[in-house]
Amino acid sequence: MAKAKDRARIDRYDPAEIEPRWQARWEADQLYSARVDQARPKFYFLTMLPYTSGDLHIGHWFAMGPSDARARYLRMRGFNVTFPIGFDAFGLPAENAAIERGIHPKDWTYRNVENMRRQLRTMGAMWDWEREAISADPAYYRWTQWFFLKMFENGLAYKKMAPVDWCPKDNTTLAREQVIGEERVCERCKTPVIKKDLEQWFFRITQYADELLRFDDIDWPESVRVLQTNWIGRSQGANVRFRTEAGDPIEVFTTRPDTLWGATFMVLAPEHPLVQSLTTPEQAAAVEAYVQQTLRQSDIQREAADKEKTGVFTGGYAVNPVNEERIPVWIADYVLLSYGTGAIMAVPAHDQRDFEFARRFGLEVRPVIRPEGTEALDGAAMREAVPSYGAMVNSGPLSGTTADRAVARTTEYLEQRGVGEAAVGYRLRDWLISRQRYWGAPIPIVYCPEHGQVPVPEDQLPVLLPDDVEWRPTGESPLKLHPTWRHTTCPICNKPAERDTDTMDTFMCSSWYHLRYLSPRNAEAPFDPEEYDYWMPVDTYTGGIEHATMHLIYTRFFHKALRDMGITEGNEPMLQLRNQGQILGPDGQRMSKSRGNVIDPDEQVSSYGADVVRAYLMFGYRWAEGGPWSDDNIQGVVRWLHRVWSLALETAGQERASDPAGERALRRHVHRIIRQATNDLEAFEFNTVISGLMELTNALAEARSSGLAGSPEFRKAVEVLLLLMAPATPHVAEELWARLGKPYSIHQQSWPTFDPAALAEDEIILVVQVNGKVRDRISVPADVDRAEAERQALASETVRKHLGGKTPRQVVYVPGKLVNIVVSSTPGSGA
RNA sequence: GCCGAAGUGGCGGAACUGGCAGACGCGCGCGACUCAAAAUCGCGUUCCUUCGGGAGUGUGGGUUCGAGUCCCACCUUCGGCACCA
Repeated sequence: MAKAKDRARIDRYDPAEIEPRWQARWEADQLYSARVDQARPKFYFLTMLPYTSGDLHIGHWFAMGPSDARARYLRMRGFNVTFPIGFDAFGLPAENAAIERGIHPKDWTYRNVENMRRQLRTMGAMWDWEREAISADPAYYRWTQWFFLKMFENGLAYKKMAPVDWCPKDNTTLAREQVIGEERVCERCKTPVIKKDLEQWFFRITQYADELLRFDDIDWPESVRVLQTNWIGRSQGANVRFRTEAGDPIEVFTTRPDTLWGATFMVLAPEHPLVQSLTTPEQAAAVEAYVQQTLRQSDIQREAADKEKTGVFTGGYAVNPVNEERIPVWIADYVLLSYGTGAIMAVPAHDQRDFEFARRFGLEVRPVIRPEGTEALDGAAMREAVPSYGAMVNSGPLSGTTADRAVARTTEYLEQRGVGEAAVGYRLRDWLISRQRYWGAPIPIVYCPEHGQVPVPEDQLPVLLPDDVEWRPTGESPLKLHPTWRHTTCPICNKPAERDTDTMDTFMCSSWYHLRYLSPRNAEAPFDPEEYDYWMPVDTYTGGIEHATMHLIYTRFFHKALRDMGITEGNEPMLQLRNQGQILGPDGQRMSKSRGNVIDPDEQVSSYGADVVRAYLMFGYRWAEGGPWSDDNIQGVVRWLHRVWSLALETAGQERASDPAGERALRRHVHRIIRQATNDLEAFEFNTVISGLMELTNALAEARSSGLAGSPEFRKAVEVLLLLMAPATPHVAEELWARLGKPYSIHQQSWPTFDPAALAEDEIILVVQVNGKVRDRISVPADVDRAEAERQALASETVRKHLGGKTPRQVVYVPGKLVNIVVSSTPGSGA
């Protein structure tokens, strides 16, 4: 009695028992530790490192579980695969959480790291924990600072004034997420937020803009390449130097130099340095009020093309260098200081935004382009701008220039007269890396009254973040407030000097973490060159599409800049990129603690086991799409694994004489699924990997009920099923593999290969259509020829009925697929 | 607003280069097993139907022998927009 009960317990699929056991065994055996091995082909599989926000949510599993499955698959294919993990640990949320809970950001962060490590281990992923790196460790950020110094040494880091969102009451910089609503108020005190100029560090990413537009060497999704291309926003045109009546130059960038004679006014960004000198006393109050109003808006609000145009006349005038015409200068929020030169020549006849502005304020609309085949435009009567190219008219000496030469000829004309030249403009701005915050890597620069900006010598790195700091909001940068920290001596003259009290953007940490994974404990260098030579570049990189324009541009820039310094090799850090979508909360909204819709993977794992959760996330969603969390379908995966469990174990001891026809059919099925699983894993189509495995399971169940269990082909099929399952459901596959007496470990076996010969069929089904509608299906020999296929199709009873005695006008034959008999030119009327 | 992606049964989703729409699951219905229930197993399940068939992949057009797939216009949802990461 006790014995039977015992066996019943053991024989039931019990993930809670088998999963921790195998995880411990794999770790003890260092099964997934990947070391440099010149004899084997390497594969660097990287998945975006998680932020130490506290708890993993199910979205992390969605990102990492399928990635792990694919990394495991590649390992079975014979690659020496490294699949490292680490933590992005600096950043604003640590400070926010610290303020809310009165806990130090460092303690909060490292407590979270502990918890996340524990959670990650339950996934049974093949992480190589020896490569773990945490960006907030001094041993890590030492090298983040070192890279800053390299950028500085190589002229890629510089300081300039730039606006930040600023709360005038708290006297502090605000992040975008701390500015609330259309009204743009401070999240803490609800005070209206303004822009404030601070001197900040930038990296010259624009120097690499053209190279960043080239994607020849990399297999990245089209959507990401397009997003990056648009983000960089290269446009070709000309710089034109207008001047104020006082003689100050106002440079503008335009993509349409050919419309220069149509400039009837100029618009400056309200923050433009010349606004003050241009403004006349009568306009001063209106201009000042408008500037203040603009400072309260975000760039997105300012650029929105659908809102009503606003602006104010400065009272000043500029002179158009090609015709010496005096035109009024306005300010308007739709001109941004951060794009181009912060000033535009307005050509309302040929630019829609300028047109709307001109109509709103009664400014002249003067057409200077006549598109081919159209009447001459009448500025007063126009209802919208005409942005097309055309022959130049009303353009002084250049009138009559044809569309194909207009831009080039105007540019030459500008160059000859020394008032402009061909130029390329980018939407991309240099990368602002200064943050007025505590929880980040300090910028390793010292300000000496005598020597100015002095880099901290490399042997003095890291510049440690002090622990004893007031990180609550006080109105000042926390490091500035520390009694002693910023006081130091100049590395050159040894006289008193001050440290930079800003820290670096966390995107800086994540721009090179893939290099630190190579040798996380190296104290001599950011990474070990031998490891670099073997592992880099990253072969597959997975992560969310939301990183398309920031992290994924920054890390490419970083790599290219380091390449030019001789630190890295090759043009790109990551060869293949694939993006997964997001798992939303059950309410269809993005998961967040404040919404209370976060799905905790721990609960799912304790209810169902890691294998079920992994397989369910692969099966239930399109990986590239994601979607709202729901566990409605998870029972299907639970049932599937139970079925595999009993199928494998109940048939284990059986022996049976062969049944050639049944076995051939089973073998055909097995090889079809091998092909499908292989192709789908290659293509990151994880849902059909699992559905294929379910189909194979169903085929095995059917084979068992038709008495095939125990036959050689059946046993082979069970083995193949387990091998194909190993990447997705590593624990149950390992357990059943062991119970079938196979050698440890299933994860060290080769991936099954597919035999095309096994798929050959004698008979195929041809679809027969009449006028494109399916009317019958006929079984024909696989090698049937056209004449025979048509003959059999026309012989079909239902087909004859639908032909209604008419003679076929056309017969379309697609070998192996269908015969379509067309009797009428009007679709459907033949029926 | 701009850039990008996606819209297919009651639900998640499948459909290689234009060729059987709805694979695989969930849910639901019926049946078997059971005293009963759960679990499990089997069968069915896009909608309408006068049982001949007809309609059907966000909406409206178009190309084609044939369109979920290609083209044009539109609608809705999601992601990003430079200090969340």
